[in-house]
Amino acid sequence: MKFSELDDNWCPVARTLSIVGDRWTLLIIRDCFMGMSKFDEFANSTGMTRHILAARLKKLVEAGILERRAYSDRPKRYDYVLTDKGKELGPALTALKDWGRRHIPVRRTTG
Amino acid sequence: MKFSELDDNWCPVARTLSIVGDRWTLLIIRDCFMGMSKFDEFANSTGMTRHILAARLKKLVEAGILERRAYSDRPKRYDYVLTDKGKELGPALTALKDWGRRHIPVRRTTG
DNA sequence: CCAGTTAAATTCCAATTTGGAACTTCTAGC
DNA sequence: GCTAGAAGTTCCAAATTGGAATTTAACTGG
Repeated sequence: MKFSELDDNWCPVARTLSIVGDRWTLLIIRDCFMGMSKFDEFANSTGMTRHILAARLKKLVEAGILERRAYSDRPKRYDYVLTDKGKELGPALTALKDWGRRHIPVRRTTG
Repeated sequence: MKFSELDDNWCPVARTLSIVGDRWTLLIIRDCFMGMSKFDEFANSTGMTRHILAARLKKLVEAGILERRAYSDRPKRYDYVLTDKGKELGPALTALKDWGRRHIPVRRTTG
């Protein structure tokens, strides 16, 4: 069975992961919570390739988690902001953050 | 940058995802919370291949989230149970579950 | 002893996804 | 015209995943 087929699974955890459970996706959402909204901000912050970033943003917009917003006509420029649905992922991110803080100490200072 | 290099990221969300952010991993942990512990139970419940399941279980044991336990000598049989560290992922799973219940209705009855 | 069964994996190979780097488009400013 | 900034897109190699069959070890019934 493919991971992508979990979207109508009986289990709500599985359904959630079918949308936000791809590599990097939750880190984009974390960045949004930290106030970022631009393509290059996400790319630099996470370290993921622009390639994959574009695909993830598209999926998140389709899922109604992010909204693609023109912040400039001429030159046409778009950024991404959390919808209400997206903001409700806050508790999940907080739980993941708390667990990481408690159970995975940093091994070296990244700077 | 590779996803696996997030293990010593400054961000605790990233560090957490470097361990439990692979496809299927959180569904194995969900199954553990539901009382499952056997290899075939996980395989049948999630629908993932045995191949990947074996790799995930190994990583979770190395991370100290699951404990591999001999539940029978002769025939040697092992199962997997949550450690205290693993049990503390409960709040994260609950948050993901709540979000899924609220925001992703099931489209058809899976049975 | 021998065939069949159960459970936990492992192996092989094809298909899909990811990673890295360069390229495109549009516009502004010099 | 030339350069720079921002949001992607394209190409290709490398890594991961998916599916099915095989392995190992012991136990069960004949």
